[in-house]
Amino acid sequence: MENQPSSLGKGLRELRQSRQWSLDQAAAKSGVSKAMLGQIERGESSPTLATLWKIATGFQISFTHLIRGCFYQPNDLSSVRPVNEPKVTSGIDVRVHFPFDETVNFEWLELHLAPGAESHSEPHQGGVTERILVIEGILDLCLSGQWYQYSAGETVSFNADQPHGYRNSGLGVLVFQDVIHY
Amino acid sequence: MENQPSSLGKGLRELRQSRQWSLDQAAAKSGVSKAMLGQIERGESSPTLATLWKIATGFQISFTHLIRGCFYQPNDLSSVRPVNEPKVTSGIDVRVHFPFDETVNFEWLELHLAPGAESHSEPHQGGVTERILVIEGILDLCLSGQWYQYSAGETVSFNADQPHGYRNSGLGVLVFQDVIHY
DNA sequence: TCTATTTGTACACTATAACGCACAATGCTA
DNA sequence: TAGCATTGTGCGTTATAGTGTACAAATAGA
Repeated sequence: MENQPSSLGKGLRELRQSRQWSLDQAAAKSGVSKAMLGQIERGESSPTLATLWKIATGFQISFTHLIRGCFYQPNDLSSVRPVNEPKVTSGIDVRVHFPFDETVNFEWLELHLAPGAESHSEPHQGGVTERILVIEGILDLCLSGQWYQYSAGETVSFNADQPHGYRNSGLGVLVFQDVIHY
Repeated sequence: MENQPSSLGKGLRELRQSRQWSLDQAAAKSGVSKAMLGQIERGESSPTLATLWKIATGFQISFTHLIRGCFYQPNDLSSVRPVNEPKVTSGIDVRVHFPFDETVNFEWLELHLAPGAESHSEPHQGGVTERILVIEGILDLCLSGQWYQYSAGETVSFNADQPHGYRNSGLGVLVFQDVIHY
């Protein structure tokens, strides 16, 4: 039971907990026994493809994201790329569509901020740029202390080697795509 | 042994044959027995994640694409400017969120395909890669003559220096984000 | 043609996934 | 506090993944 993506168990547990599901509830939703789900989360067993499929459909997430364990907190991104992750408050969900890739030097994230949620990031290292497309809601973007506002369908790019932050001051959820180039 | 991606076995056999590897050779490369590889190809067994990982590393392909039966060779990346844009037919709307930028070597497009719309692209020059996030609808993606299907929320990356095309065979509009790196 | 080698499949055996169930620990309520 | 429900883990059992091996069929070479 070695040589497999190490993110599965950890990511699955975090996903389940983010939903506030017990193992029992997750078992009911996925059709996989809670004992097996527990084994997977603890890395004690390597699930078959059929079992993985059940889990992905039960949690209603894409198969790819299940394997990548993408539903994890931004403070877990430090193993993938440079330091200085956004300070996270509750109400923020980060999905990694494409993790950092040395061949292209960028990663592609999707962020969901609940109303009132706010996240600030220390400056990235020099030369890092972000390109954002707002999908839904109103994005308040803070660059070096100055706030700007963007609506769904609007884009913005900025140098990320400055203090920056995101905030959802609207009434609904804020969703945006964020391609970060290093 | 149901409820799993049906493309695995077929795709694995085709990949192996495209390499002109016997089961024996594939077994030696991957560390998975030839009997098991045969079972997988014939759909008689649902491999564990560890076994899938062995296969992916032995064949030197992306894990995700092993599952999807979507195979491409990571060719040499050479930095060449974009030349060929997709051949556009009616029913297709291309929005450029971020045009090509030499500092990051990619562009970010958003494509809308009406039901029935189809678009084919000549191979880009060597080394061009595309990363796609399906926002809405069902994306049929054609790579070197083989069609694959992706739902909203799913992602796919592929080498664009091969003939490729997009099609919306669904009933509603298809929307996807396309980051093309040169 | 014949012989040797290779190939993919079937089968018996071993290892482990996946399950149901029991239970200790925890949390909640009266 | 006691009693009950929930939760996650461990364990024994069942099912199946994964293996090594034999073998028929196919292929390669003389």
